[in-house]
Amino acid sequence: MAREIPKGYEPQLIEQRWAQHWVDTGLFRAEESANGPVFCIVIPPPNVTGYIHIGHMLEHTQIDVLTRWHRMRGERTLWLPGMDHAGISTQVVVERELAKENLTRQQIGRVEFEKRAWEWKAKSGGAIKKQMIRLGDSVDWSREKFTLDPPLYRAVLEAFLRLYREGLIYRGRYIVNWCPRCMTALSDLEVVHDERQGNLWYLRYPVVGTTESVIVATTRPETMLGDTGVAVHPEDERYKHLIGKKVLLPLMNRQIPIVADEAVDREFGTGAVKITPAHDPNDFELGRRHKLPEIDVMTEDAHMNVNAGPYAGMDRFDARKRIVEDLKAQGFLERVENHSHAVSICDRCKTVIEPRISTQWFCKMNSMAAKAMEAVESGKISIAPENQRKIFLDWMANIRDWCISRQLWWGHRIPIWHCKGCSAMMPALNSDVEMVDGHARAASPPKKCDKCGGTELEQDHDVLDTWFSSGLWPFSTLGWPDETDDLRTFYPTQLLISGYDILFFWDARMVMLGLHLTGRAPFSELYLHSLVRDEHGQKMSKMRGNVVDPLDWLEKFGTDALRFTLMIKAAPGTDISLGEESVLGYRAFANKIWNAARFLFVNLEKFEAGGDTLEDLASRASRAAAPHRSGAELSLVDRWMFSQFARIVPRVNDALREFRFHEAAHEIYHFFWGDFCDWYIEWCKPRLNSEDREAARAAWRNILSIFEAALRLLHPLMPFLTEELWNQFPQAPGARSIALAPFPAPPAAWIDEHAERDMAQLQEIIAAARNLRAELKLDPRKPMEANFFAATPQLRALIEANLGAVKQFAALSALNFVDARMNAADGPLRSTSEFDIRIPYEIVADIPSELAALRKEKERLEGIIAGQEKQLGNPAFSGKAPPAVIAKLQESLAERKAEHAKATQRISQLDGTARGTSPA
RNA sequence: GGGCGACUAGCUCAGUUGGUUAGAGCGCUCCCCUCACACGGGAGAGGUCCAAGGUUCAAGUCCUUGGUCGCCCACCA
Repeated sequence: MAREIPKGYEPQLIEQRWAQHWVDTGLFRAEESANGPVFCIVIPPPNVTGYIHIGHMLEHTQIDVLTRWHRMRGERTLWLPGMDHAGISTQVVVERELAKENLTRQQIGRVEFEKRAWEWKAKSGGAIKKQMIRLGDSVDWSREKFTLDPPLYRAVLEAFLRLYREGLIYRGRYIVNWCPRCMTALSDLEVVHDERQGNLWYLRYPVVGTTESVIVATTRPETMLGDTGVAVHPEDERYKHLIGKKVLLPLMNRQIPIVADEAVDREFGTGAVKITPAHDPNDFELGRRHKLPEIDVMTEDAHMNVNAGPYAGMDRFDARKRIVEDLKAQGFLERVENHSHAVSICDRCKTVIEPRISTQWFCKMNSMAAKAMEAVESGKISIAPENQRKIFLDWMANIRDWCISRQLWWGHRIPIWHCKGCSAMMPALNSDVEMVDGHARAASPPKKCDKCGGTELEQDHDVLDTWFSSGLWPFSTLGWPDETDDLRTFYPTQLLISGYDILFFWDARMVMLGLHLTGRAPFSELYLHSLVRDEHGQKMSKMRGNVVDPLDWLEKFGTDALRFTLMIKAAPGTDISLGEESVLGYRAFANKIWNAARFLFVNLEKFEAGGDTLEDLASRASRAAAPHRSGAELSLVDRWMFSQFARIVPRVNDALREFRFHEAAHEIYHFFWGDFCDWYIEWCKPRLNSEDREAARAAWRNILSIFEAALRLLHPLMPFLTEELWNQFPQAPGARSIALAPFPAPPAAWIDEHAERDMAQLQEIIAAARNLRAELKLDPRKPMEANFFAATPQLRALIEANLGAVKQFAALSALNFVDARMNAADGPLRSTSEFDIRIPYEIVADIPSELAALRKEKERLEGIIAGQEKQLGNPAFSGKAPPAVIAKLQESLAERKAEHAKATQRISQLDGTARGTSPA
């Protein structure tokens, strides 16, 4: 057969090809009608406006690793892809595009605007899909979804109508977070706080009918135009006598009452607060308690309105300056202090939020939150890492109603109609959707007003918060509210992986809406992944200029290398620092595997020339039988290799089960590079080319079988490389891809402690010999003899049985056994309680530096010995510590003492040399 | 104002339930271009685990306090 293994590993040549192949052959299509265990995970839908950034890559890689792992373990596996319409983000982007043509959305109107947004979606969404394919995401593209697709639109309407009928969705006039740039209400979560240096202005309000004044402190003097009261604490002696009186509001010359309220903090400012119910959430509550008027002094875009009298038309910040000047001029500004405080800003556009009274739609959260908490507390949903669970529960416990309406044009329009005659509200008759211009919308408006019978009805102009539709994602994507095959098979899903930054936005809402609407938790496990930072742990940002474009790095290092890097750094609970150097390191790992394969296949060709074929050697039958436990075929190193493999696979499984991706990656890395390449391949080389055809054949069978299995073990982490190499093996008829091959499950019987012990012993001896050679600065090309003392006959037999390998690895021409322990005074020697090894080579050693090193070593040993003797001598220790611990310590002490004795001996010998005595 | 996380080798980080001499990758030093791989092989150097107390026979690991940095939540004008 033709095997093409180019000399260098070039990911660019193979990755694109396989990525496309996987998509073209529909490899990851999940079967909805078969039986057996199911694994389903839904993608956190990327915003259509976005592009794939390195954080997505981490998220997708983690999901993909687990997805591929489950799939290989024989589960019916579905990773469901899709995208989010991302209401406000998309609207901002499209508006920005319009601005380039000097247009606003108001100028082109709602219909045209939506058209533009759809165009943008097509372009941007296509790019994201391409990128995901490039990452190797093993998603089922036949099930791709978008939050504005008709079936998902219908799910949104259904959810809204149910909650509306249940009274959980209501409309009301309250103070909300208002972004004057986006011109929409926002939920609490979409507001971020920025600590800023500002001022605290002390304003003097004269008390009517007295000569007294009340001083109030404020960070926002412009709102004083809308003041409708002043509040003090009822117990505050300073103000008790003024409660019920009125003050004259400066500039506006309006009389407003002084009220008493427990919410007032006597310690802050002057203990008296101005109340602006229309522009401050606290004041809003307070104002309603005391039935104070609500005077809105601003427009939607944060300019002063007619209620602001002479300041009407001014921008809010200009007005602030003017008002302060005017107050000062009129003697109402008492003083100004520096004051740092948190300013609310729009998460999306960073504009300062203006609290604003408006009519919005809200969703009651208490009952749903209680169910969500119960699900987490009872373990129906597990959350990892552990500390996120508490954060989740705390948030649920303090939840507030959710403002779900947005004054945007891009999204699911609220399915409520208002009667133009009597302004009664009527919901859509059902959740059906119809297509208009190719896009979905509510299809069943009420025909006439329930109240007045009027027929002039108009649909509510607002759309729903994007997160309302994302909150339905795990079931809306599977067909809900219909009982589809997909919903039956794949819902509830098994797992959700998301960034901890959207725990409240998305994960929490899915849990609540899922429990309420479907009666089941939408997923049973939730894993919150970390954030990716730059190589110095700094947050990536455009301003810092340290943003990594994953596609860039994909081209440079290969997808597999970047995936592996992300995984080996992905310890749960801590953010990841990512630099080019580390990616380079794991590209080297990919290259290493590539070259191991190259070695095998190139040499195999020579072997095949002798009549054997790869098909014979690696046929499924012989692989299933591997390792060949029929004595002769299994040498020590084979038993050791298979034993290592049998140990590592369960460790990888455990690690993946618990989201310890870094551990899984580490295990595989060290197995492949250390055990397999450095030891096993090297050890096998002579046998693979052995004259003994049968021995060679056995060696080939074993090495090919372990290599092929190791490729399958690595596949979830490095899908492209492993697919490429795996396909060089002859496959069973119908085998389509390594992605569908079984994940390795070596029997526990492969574990061979005896072989492990023997191998460790040999490795230690080889290391000792190499260490000696290096220290004596011997020419590595020149074979040397060594003298060897074995403390036990077993050890001697072990070495004799593996003499060839020991000589090969230690670059020795001969190993001469001696019958007595050797003397350290005769020169450098390596020894343990089990053996001594020496290279009898007379050299002019660097005596002073050897002496220095020895003395340092001696000192170190003395410290350890003293410590251990002390501990062993402590009756409390020998009385309470487990015997195994004591035995270990005693053993260690004995060895340490032996080392110390030898060091001492060598020192005195070298000392003699240094003083002029001939060493030989 | 609450809460969380981090502090371990020059850098970036691992370190499961407390138990021999604390690990990895990169970097560094020395040697080797040995016919799979110099994206390689071999041998090394390098750490009072932020500080101070405490619990324990035994602490990087558990407790307390403090320090530095970062993050989240919060309606103190």
